[in-house]
Amino acid sequence: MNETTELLPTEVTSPACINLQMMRSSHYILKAYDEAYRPFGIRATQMPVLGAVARRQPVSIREIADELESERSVMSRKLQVMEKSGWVAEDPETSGKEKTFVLTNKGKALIERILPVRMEVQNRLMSALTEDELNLLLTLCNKLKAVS
Amino acid sequence: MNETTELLPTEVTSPACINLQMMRSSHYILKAYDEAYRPFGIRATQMPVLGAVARRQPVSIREIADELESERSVMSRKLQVMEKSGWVAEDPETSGKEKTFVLTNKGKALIERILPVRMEVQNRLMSALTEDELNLLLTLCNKLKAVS
DNA sequence: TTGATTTCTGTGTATATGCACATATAATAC
DNA sequence: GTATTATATGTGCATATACACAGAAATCAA
Repeated sequence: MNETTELLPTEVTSPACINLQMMRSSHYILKAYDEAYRPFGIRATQMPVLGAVARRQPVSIREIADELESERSVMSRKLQVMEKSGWVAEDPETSGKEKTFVLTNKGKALIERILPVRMEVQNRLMSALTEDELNLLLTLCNKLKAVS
Repeated sequence: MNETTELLPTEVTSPACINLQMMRSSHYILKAYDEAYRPFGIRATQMPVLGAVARRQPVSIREIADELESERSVMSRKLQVMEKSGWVAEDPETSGKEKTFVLTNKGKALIERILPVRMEVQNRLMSALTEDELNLLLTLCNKLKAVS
């Protein structure tokens, strides 16, 4: 152990850091969904967007970004990609400064086909936790968000 | 509420989904560190790498990737960026198929300057949780990782 | 109505992430 | 010792993420 190592508190340098652990868990969760979704050609990060469009169509980029708490320009480009994939489309009715999107038939079909797969992964993950643990985890996540 | 909406279970479409919540919390935590680190020119995702190099130098790309549980080629490119920033350097002693990195004086100086800032953020985040909650959160993260 | 401000979006740039493929080196089998 | 296999890295490509800047459209104030 050298001088610099001694300068570094355990939390910075070791896998024990709670922040690293949270990010790592999220990372693996995302990976689990990504693997399950691969045959469908959609990424795990795109599914919430597809759901948001399905529920709120026609919906603007801004609205989706706000609902999913993501950055606007990121959402703008994600929707471009998803439009290329044919799951969403620009609402022809759109006018003015807003650009709104709607779900396509292809997007709707994807949702119907992918839902069982999604539930499988969801159930597998949730089976690791009791009902109480689930609620607690949610609470702790929110507490951390509140001070971030 | 249209047909497609009815097809979508709450967990897919609403912010109540535990997976989404975890990723969101991680996202905000990362953002908190990123903002605090901005004056130093380093990103939050680079700090664990800097720490790993500091603790294990000289260390190969593979070793760092394994320790931080990240993808090898990603780590390869991160180290290229961090080398350009001058915080790490290729170990001149390296030979053979491995490429190893060491901490530079600039990297060491950065660690010393940034540690207090890191602790501030860390303390702020941790102040949201009790000791028990902290341990529990860690446990739950590991349980989720185990089934991912 | 006109000018200032706010709102919505696009784009440039840099980094991050993941996967597939290619290459080089080391280790192992025979 | 040579052929095979395993290991370490690089690179191409697509997407994701974040921030800064720019332009267009709507809103508001005077």
